[in-house]
Amino acid sequence: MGAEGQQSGQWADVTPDAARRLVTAAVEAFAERGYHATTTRDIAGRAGMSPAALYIHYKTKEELLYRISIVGHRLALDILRRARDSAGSPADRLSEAVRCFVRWHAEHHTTARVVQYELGALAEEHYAEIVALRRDTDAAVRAIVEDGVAAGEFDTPDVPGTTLAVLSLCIDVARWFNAEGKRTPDEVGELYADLALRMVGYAKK
Amino acid sequence: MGAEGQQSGQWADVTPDAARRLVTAAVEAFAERGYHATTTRDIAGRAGMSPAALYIHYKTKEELLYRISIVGHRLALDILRRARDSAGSPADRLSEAVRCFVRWHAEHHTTARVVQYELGALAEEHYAEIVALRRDTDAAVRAIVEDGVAAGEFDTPDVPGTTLAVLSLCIDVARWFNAEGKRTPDEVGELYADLALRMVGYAKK
DNA sequence: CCCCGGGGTGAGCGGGCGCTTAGGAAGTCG
DNA sequence: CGACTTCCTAAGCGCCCGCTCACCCCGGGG
Repeated sequence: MGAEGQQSGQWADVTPDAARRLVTAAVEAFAERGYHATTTRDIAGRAGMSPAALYIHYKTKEELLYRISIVGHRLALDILRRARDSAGSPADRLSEAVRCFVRWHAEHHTTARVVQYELGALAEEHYAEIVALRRDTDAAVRAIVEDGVAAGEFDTPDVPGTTLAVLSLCIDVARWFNAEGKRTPDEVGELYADLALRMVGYAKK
Repeated sequence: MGAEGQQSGQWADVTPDAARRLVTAAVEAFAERGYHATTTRDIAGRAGMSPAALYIHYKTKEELLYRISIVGHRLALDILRRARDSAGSPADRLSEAVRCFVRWHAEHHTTARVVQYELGALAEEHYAEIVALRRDTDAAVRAIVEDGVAAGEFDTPDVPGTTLAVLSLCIDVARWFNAEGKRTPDEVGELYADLALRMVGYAKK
């Protein structure tokens, strides 16, 4: 059940091999049961190692969560920034941003679940670092919406509120998306891109 | 910081007094740290009692979560059903449903957080019961959207998908809403009611 | 007056937790 | 070959968890 294909692609640059196996095992376990309900013995077991092996590669269980969180947030931020800086009208860029962001949350919903819902378990200092990344995420989307309003393409009375809502909608995909369900990540991305345009009051031609 | 005013209103019919204090203490603790990170000693302490007192009123810590979950889900379902069955056009009813549902998630965001994000910690049988309630929740909103489409008031290509998205948007309010933030529950409800109408393609007159 | 039962406590049980430590197998280089 | 490094394990420490049990306090009925 664990195997999820391209899942491992995100962690390709984690070395050595044992450290990568541990981080992917941790993602699966945290996503399934939550950080606090996951034991270090469980993570090590999934990675095919003894409990003590975890501490050769990571100082604490929390460090594993932190690494996962950082990588995931940076990836998500990259996706949104790439869309923000792409060519095309604000509508094109918002549509692209939501489509890719949602597709990532659906495809990698195990990673995304950990990234979006286990923040509270981070140590104070690590949490602060993550919060900064999340502010950048918000800023990237807001920039697109503001562009659309300035260009007269969007009719958005409350830009910060609507930005928050669009992001919230996308993030929540990680909570409900089920790989065995009837919707593919591409389909959800397409649907959500359309919904986001509706939310910002984009008038179709 | 714990005091949240009308918070306790939801638990008014829990007796005796000690059982009510325990359930409200559990809501606060679960919302703050999550079910698994909360100890029975913490719950009892917040309620001003010894750890053993908890077990006079509840068989296990999980039973507390289950009670909270049931009460919260029934309340949420009532809110949506009342809106579904109210007088007015589908647009009025969807707007009312989202406004009230969101307001509840914002006002009682501690309860809502537990209700929406700690499901996974429930025992198998309790989980199944809750899932049934959640299906009813979805059905209530979908009924309104279908009415709007049938009446030609909404332009909604994907009714189940859009229903899911509207509910997902509302539920996620419990995750990000902060009582110290700058938006009141009423304001968020108003904004979200408008966004939901946009999502279903309601043409303003 | 005593007794009784429901709400409460202090002490503590068995167990699983995060993490550590002493040491061993396998490769590599002089 | 022996010394060193890298990666790993078996065993287990100290702690705190969910939960239990023997006992206590106190208001009300005979």
